[in-house]
Amino acid sequence: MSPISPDNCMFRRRRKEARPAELLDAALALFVEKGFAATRSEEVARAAGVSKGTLYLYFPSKEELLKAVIQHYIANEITAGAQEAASIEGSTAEVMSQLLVGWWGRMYESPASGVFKLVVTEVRNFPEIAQFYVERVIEPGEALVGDLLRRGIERGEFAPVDVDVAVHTILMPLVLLCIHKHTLGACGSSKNLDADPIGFMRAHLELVLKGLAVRDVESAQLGETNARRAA
Amino acid sequence: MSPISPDNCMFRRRRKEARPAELLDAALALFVEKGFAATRSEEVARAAGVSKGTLYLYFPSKEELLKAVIQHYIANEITAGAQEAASIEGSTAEVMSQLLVGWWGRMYESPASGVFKLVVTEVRNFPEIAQFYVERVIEPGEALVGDLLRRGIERGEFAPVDVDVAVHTILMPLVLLCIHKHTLGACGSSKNLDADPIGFMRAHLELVLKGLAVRDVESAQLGETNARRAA
Amino acid sequence: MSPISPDNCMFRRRRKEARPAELLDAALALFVEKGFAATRSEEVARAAGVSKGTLYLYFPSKEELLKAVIQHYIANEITAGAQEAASIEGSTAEVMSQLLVGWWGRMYESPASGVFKLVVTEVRNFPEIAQFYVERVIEPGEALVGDLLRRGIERGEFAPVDVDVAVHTILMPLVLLCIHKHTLGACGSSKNLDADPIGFMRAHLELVLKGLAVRDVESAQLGETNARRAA
Amino acid sequence: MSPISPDNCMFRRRRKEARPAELLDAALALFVEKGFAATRSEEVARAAGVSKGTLYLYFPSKEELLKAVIQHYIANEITAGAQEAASIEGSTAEVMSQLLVGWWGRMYESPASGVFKLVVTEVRNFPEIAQFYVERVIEPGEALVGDLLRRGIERGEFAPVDVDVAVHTILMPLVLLCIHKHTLGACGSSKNLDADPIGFMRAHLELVLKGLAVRDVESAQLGETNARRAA
DNA sequence: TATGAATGAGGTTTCATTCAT
DNA sequence: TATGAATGAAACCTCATTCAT
Repeated sequence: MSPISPDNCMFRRRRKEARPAELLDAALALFVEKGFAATRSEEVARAAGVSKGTLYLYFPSKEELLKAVIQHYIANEITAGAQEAASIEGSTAEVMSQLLVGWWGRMYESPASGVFKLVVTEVRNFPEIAQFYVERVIEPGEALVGDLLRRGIERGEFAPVDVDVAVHTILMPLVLLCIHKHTLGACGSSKNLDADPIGFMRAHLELVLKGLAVRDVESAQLGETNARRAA
Repeated sequence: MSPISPDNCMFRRRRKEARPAELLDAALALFVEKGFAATRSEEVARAAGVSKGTLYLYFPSKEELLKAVIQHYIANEITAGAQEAASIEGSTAEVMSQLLVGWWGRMYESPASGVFKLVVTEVRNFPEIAQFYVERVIEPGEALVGDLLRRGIERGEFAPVDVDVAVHTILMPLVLLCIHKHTLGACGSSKNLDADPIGFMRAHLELVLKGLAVRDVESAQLGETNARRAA
Repeated sequence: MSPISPDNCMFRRRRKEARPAELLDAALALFVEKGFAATRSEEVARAAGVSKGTLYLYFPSKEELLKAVIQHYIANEITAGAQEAASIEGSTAEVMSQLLVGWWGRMYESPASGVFKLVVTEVRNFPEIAQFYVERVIEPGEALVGDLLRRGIERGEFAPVDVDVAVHTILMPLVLLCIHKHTLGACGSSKNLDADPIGFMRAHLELVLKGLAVRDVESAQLGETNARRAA
Repeated sequence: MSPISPDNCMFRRRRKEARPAELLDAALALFVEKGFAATRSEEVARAAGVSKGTLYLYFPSKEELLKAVIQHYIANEITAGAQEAASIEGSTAEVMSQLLVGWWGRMYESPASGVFKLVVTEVRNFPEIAQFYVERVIEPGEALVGDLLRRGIERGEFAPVDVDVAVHTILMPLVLLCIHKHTLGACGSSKNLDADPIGFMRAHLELVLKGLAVRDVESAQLGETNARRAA
């Protein structure tokens, strides 16, 4: 009835290309908010501005939509940023701080942070998620921080601690912060955590780095010893 | 006139009294494994060795069963142990270590540890859970560790760090360890975390306590300064 | 544990014999109030002061209980009174009035009046009820009033109307009055009907009898004619 | 671009628009036949030629379906016809006769007559029904007949009877006739009532109107007296 | 007899998915 | 492509009935 102008065509094509992303955005938000099982697929469609049937033109089932959501946000928002962060200059402690506060802070603020809750919630019902999450998030994340720690120890900047333990001491609070944001934090139980998450990250890292720091005079000797051990 | 022997009476009564606990055990296991929505109420009943209808003699709805599960395990297994742990002797670091490694370690091993996953998974759908969890777990837990930290700082054992941050740096990995056990840990992705959780707790605490420790000579002065500040 | 005194024995025996009647009372009240399907058999038992199981010692099923209720009240309260009323003296109009206002009025006030609603409600689900109701209520009731009408017509007291129609014109409002009492009348919609049902019965009969009455002078002739016709 | 022909569109739309009425028809028939509680919602759907789920696209619950049935048939079949009947010419007795025999007779023949049984059966479980029934059926019905009676009395056509009583004497048999049709009448107990309901209505009205008629000579005087009283 | 814990068939309602338009 | 009406499997919950005590 309305004459199809080129503009409309382009608009429609652009919409059409944007559809999957809009559906993924809607799905992430709803799956994180209500859980996968409690979210009706029609809700996802409506939130993305399309009808029930259209959802199934892009994703063959609700389950596949869930997997696509997790893979999409892990690939695009969560791990993608880490690479760029790997080329930071400065002392190991400074690099660590910039890496985590910068990269993780951006992720915390984005809806992608909900993926951590989503994985916790759904991984036992869809174990394929586990593999992807481990390969794409856990292993690279631990490698990134672990390598930095090992570098610091080699250079005598850090004491020769158990790297695996330190990696977890550093990262677990950051992961739980993301989970908290989408669970208790979304229930009105406002703690200082929600008020200043970046401040918490910085202070948390500072505390752990202090535990990692070598003591005054020992520094020089330790550096050598550590480097020798590592070899 | 009535041939009811005491044994029979007791048998029946004992079953009736044991039922709620049996149902709660079954429900905890299944809700943690599959999530609340994906667990059929008949599954819970069968796992407890009774029929569908019997479940509803003890709990008025699946939703009330969920709340009862969370309240039961928080009241009985999670917070209950903390009191006994509060009377440990020794240096603040030793008390902290015994408290967390002992109490939390036992809880980690018990099925009750699944409650942490359950709260993460369901709190947004049942916000009443949030209040109970905050009142019974978060606030007492943070108070317990926070008081110990303040005591250590006052006595000059610890450096004058931000107590709120330190509390989270200490506890969050322990909480996430419990969540991990029932998510990725239950999907066959066996990492060293699952292999020796108590070992991890000990090493994690050691690392953080090192960050908290005052340096050699400063010790005496700092102790005084901290005590003065606290006053 | 308590020594069984003769009194207790008698008390118990008396209770035992009263049980069926108590159960029928409770069942009538609840079936009329909520309908057969919507009344739980446990409710009936509790209202009669016994437990669920005991009900089944006296009635083999809920359905048999319904039939017993209808048969019991029809036999005892509804049709029983009609016989005694059949020996009233006076003009046919006076007999009719005493019969209906007296007998029906007592029935209206008793819980047995609920049976009319019960029959309306349940007869299509349990067609055996129909047979009993027709045999024990409709046919005797119509015969009673019909015979009176025929007697009045023979004697020249009433005009030679269609007896079947007049029977219904007389009785139907009385039946519907009983039904009304247990339907709209029990919903707070208080009309003058509920306020003075006996008054309504009396006025209603008066109106119909006026329609039946022969006009002044015609009276004598008509009496003869009618008697001849009837023969 | 879209090959949707108007016919197809219309077919779909026509089905969708017809569905509620088809479901209401089916629901009325089944609720009247078996009672609300004893009718499974799937039976209603099947009787309307759709599946269980489709019923819930049009009515949010079985209870709402019941209310919709009652409101629909009261609004459309029962009270609607009364207006047209209100413009009949002739003596008050003739108007009354045409009104009731015509309008009520049509209603008696239609399935809508089942609503009277339905209201009796369900009003105590769903008291909202009472209000609607009183407002839409009882009050207008009584007003209609009551006004006619008052007109007849004023004009000296009728004796100055108690109008409320006469209204009930006239209407109650008609209501009970409808109820009878769907209760005993549907159980094979065929009485002359079912054989010729219109004939019964006519004869019943004739009898009551005879009771209302003023006697020969009194007529003129009474007319004046009544008119004066009414003023 | 009397009890009430236990059962499981059966009913209501939801929702992922399909398909005619 | 896009829609949304329709489906029916599956989940929650109820309650008549049984039976061990």
